[in-house]
Amino acid sequence: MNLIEELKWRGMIQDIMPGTEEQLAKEMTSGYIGFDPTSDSLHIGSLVPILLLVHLQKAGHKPFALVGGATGMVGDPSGKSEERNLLSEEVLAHNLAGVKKQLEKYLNFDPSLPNTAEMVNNYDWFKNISFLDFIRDVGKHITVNYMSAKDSVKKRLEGENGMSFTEFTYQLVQGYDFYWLYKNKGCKLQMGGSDQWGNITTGTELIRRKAGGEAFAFTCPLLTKADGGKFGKTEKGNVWLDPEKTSPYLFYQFWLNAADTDAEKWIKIFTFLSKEEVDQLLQQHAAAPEKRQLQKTLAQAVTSFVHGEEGYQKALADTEALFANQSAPVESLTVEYFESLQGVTRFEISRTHLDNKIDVITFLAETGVTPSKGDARKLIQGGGISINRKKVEDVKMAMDSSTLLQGKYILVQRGKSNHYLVVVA
RNA sequence: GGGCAAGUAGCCAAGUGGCCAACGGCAACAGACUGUAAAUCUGUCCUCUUCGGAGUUCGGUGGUUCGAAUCCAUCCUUGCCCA
Repeated sequence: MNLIEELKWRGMIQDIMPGTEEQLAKEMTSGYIGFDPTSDSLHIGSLVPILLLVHLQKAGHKPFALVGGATGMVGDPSGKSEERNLLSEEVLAHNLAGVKKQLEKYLNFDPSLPNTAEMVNNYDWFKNISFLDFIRDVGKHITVNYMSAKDSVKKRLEGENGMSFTEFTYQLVQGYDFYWLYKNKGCKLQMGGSDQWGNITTGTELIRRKAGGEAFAFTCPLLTKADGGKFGKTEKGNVWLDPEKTSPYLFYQFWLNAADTDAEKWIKIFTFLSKEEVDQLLQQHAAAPEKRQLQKTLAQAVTSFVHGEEGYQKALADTEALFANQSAPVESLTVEYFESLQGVTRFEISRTHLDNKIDVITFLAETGVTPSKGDARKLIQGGGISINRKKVEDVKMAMDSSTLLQGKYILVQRGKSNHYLVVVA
């Protein structure tokens, strides 16, 4: 299977420019993907483009990871119905550093490789271009008619919010990236999410008109969830790649909780399992879906890819500790058990507080498990709170030191799968 | 600069003087069912609450009125059209 066949099978190709497959078969090809520094960490939505680069490199081609120091200053209108706020330069610099650091983890930057990965920042070539240079050298090659025909622009022109000149220009800026990389790095391929198709084709167009060259591209479909929700969001917000922002445990849980239909797609996209292995897994899953072997394999693969084997082992240990022995008497839990719960959110409470007796509602609000007393009450009334694995039935339930396990811990559950550990400070 | 239209809770979107903390939908959270799924049904969903209530909202500011998201003035923002 060649790279394109492979990616097609994995469901990772949405649009592809004619001739791309031939180009990849012909020679070692350099390809790039841009990453926006909209935050100081990438989230799992960016994992797909990262994986495209990894696949590219595995297939013997040379990946470029571009961080958008320049494009980040403009703001990509693709998929946005409203004008975006500009990021300040400090925030941008901070985000850039964070994103760069993460990208470095996933590609092979070993300089001895002929197809070693390279990181570039488009600010490096934009910082010295003046506005007049740009509109004379670049803008002249592309008509406004062409630019306006792009979906990202058309939608905004038809929509209610209009579009600033700045965002309108975005595709030219990104298009110039491709041109620059083509000229200076011999880069002939751009990849990205399907929302990038318009920006990408402006790039290939620019290469054709300005350099008389031919460049190629393909995009991957944007991920959605079976229930229509946004991919990569949980009640706690984005699922980040940064373990400080999303603990490996929660990261693992995200994948483990994937709906069947999602998991069937994601296993191909987010793991490197072969077609045979995937087929076998899908069969197993169809035969015994309650074992959730599919989700477990998915979660295992992605977690160890992102957080390493160690991160995965910790996440798995926590998961087993929290979910496997639900019926075990809480008194049997050891100090080691509590201390080993790495990924679980911890809260503190002072001992004097407990000694004076405290009702559950105050307890939940003060520790921070719930944002307010009203919320605590509502959750309890709805049957959503368990303490030390026992559902709280009475809103007025009192708590004191005798509630503590091992003289120090209180295990709190909100709902079925949100665990918190309250520790006496 | 002129004319027209619009700005309501995370999003979409009703409401056009009191019955409005504001219909409905989406998203979200919790419960039941289950496989820590999906689908479905139920509850919650501005903030705080001693669950009786209390407080702050409908672009901003002033005003009319016993009473305004709803009327008036003015300003801001956005779109469309004209110059």
